Amino acid sequence: MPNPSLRDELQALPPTDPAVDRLVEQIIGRVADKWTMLLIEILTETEVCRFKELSRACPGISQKMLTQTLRAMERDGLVTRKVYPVVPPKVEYRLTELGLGLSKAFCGVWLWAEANFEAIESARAAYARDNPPKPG
Amino acid sequence: MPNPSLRDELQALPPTDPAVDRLVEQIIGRVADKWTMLLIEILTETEVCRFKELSRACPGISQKMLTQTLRAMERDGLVTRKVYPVVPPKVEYRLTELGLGLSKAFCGVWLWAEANFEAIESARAAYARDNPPKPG
DNA sequence: GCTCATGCTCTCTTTTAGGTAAGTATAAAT
DNA sequence: ATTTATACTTACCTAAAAGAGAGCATGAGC
Repeated sequence: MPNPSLRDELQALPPTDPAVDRLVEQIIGRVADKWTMLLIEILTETEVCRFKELSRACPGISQKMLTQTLRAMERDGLVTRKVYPVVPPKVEYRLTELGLGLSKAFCGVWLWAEANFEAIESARAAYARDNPPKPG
Repeated sequence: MPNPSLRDELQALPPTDPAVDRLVEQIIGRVADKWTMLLIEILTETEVCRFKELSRACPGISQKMLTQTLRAMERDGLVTRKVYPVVPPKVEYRLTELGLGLSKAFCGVWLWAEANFEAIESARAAYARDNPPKPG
């Protein structure tokens, strides 16, 4: 067993009751989504952003998805939304402490992905080799 | 600024080239999904699991989703799939080193969720209070 | 010879996600 | 008077995801 510490660590956690478990799973389901992750990364790097900046920094996202994701993040207390009553509109987004905490927690996943994308690519190649796409 | 270290840390990372960035984003998009996360957690705790056990441990997942998610994980090199040629069928799943690495990386997010679910709940309550559901 | 068990696969249907495009408000610039 | 800019909101539509349920293979047990 090459890495026993993690398993031990997880099993040493307080015996979470099922209700909390379900809630935590739900939160992870909510938060572990592509755009949320990207926005958190952008906001971590840039600290404060207007809507258009986020849209530019997040290539491929539609206005609708951006609004939607930001709203969900605001609802969950991950970002604050500051509206200036000017014309044209100006709105600033920034991470809350909670959001920054998630960012920090997620940092490990980014680092993992950066460190291991080659391994994943070669695993995919191997899988494709061993499992021919369309067996006659 | 209460937590400058993370921003500094991120900005100190090697200037990743855009192609790698896109790949990493894609991997995160692929891997940051509810069922994958759950299965990784279960497999981290149980080490080796049959299909039915996973299905039982993962309440709410349909057979189809389970198969599908496991296949994707296998393709990405996160789990191994060992088939015993017996009747009725027996298949064992376990995490690879790569999968265990992701598990470890994701552990931070689980801990964050467990530590902060109350904050999220109250943020939601506050949001609901300040933004009435259906204004006349 | 019937049933059960497991780990799928296939089909069908419903649900959801997400894209596009248009509309809104209004002050400042042309 | 018209255009521009920003940050949305709404309506509509399509494609993808996910759920339900049946089918399959086959040896063991009754």
